[in-house]
Amino acid sequence: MSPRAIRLDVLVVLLTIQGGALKTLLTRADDAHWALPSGAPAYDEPMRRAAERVVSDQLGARVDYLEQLYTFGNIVPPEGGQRVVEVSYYGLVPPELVRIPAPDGAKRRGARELAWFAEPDQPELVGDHALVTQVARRRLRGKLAYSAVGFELLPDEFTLSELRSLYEIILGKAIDKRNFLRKIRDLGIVEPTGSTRRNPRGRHAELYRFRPEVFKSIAAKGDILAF
Amino acid sequence: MSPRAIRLDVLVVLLTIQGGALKTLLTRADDAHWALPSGAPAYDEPMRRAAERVVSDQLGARVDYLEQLYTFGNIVPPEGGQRVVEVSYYGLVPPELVRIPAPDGAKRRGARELAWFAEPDQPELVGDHALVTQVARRRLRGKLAYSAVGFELLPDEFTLSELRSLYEIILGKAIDKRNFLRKIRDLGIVEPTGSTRRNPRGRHAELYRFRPEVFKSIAAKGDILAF
DNA sequence: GGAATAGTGTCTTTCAGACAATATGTT
DNA sequence: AACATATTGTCTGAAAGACACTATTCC
Repeated sequence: MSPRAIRLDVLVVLLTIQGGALKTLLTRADDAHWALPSGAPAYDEPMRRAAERVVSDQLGARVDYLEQLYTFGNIVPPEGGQRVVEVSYYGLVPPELVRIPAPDGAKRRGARELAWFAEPDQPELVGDHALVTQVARRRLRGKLAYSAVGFELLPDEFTLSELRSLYEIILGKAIDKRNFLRKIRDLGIVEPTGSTRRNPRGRHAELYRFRPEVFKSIAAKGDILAF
Repeated sequence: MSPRAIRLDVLVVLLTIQGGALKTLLTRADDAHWALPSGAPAYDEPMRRAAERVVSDQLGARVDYLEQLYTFGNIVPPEGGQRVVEVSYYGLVPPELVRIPAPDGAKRRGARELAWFAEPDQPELVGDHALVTQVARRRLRGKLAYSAVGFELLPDEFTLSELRSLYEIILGKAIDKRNFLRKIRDLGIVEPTGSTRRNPRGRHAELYRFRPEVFKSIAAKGDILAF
């Protein structure tokens, strides 16, 4: 291969909420390192589709929310190495897809070990992957205030406690219950489904669903979900 | 060249304020089309540096603000074409650098015709470049509320009318003078230089300069420059 | 004096923040 | 009854929005 050849690679940072923490999906690279799921786009395959394929190969499921994050164009050392262009995407998956290993294990190509890691427990990552996960978490935090990304991390039906907990986890601070509910209700972006979630200990919680139309109609007004 | 070869290209969307409009720098591609300034990174050259080089080749000056925008990975038709990975950047230039052609014309490589275009006057662009300029304008509008990008489009010393006009142009709506000034002053992010700008007709205006330190100390608080 | 641009203050409404008690379900 | 979780309302301070007149300079 000529020294000027370029390798194109797609990286995916999958994020989910699990056990009260925001976690990232990693695959084992070697004894000491883990890595973000990645893959090379097939000939003629759009990069976004390659990212979707990486996700479904690993999780055995499709991801609803997937967005391009940043492109890194490092030259592999030593000098004279190949240039690797890494186009990173980040995706959000609701808790029901978090089962690891993937349900249909046979689908996974390159069957390496897979696990979800919270930030403080994260092992050492190869290359610049640690940086990429930082950028993804920052981006999610930033979008929380002016977009509906938060709802992508919840199942279709959720309780308002779950919603608030999600904001607390991602923003890393406590939010007053009453002020949070007032704002969500005043905005009208959720509606009750009528059913409740049984609670093993304590009062049952009303279930709600997100109303994308309402959100869209008011989304232009800046940080409507700022807490 | 093998059909699987990848071509890497860096695109730059340069934006400036001129004549009461937000304008984009374009170069003539052929009789009917214009294009964004672009270039291929040299062997071993980081992509960002390639973007800076594209700017200085065209403008004969360095740009202070340059940020990666989005990466497009289209396959050139017809089928079987080469994949072109276009990494786009957007840059903001203050009005004193807007002179076209560049002061030292000799520096420009590939001496094609250059011009600044406001959105409504924009000619037809090659490939997906029209989309890229849209994304850049949207990004700028989005960042206006929570970052100091606005000041990158002004000279070091500016009047508060110029600052307000800039926000009005980019946001596309009128802003009340008094409310605008109250907010800017209360934030303390500008300081008077002591001198004034002579006005050919009408009262002279006080000149101000931006205070980055003050901005940084309050920047975490969300949309502090929302109007 | 007229025309052009710069600069200034108040009132009202809306939104954010602080704060605690009651209701419903399980064991 | 004890415990756990869900749900609800008020007060206060800060910021946003609406609104009109005076000041300076040039001709």
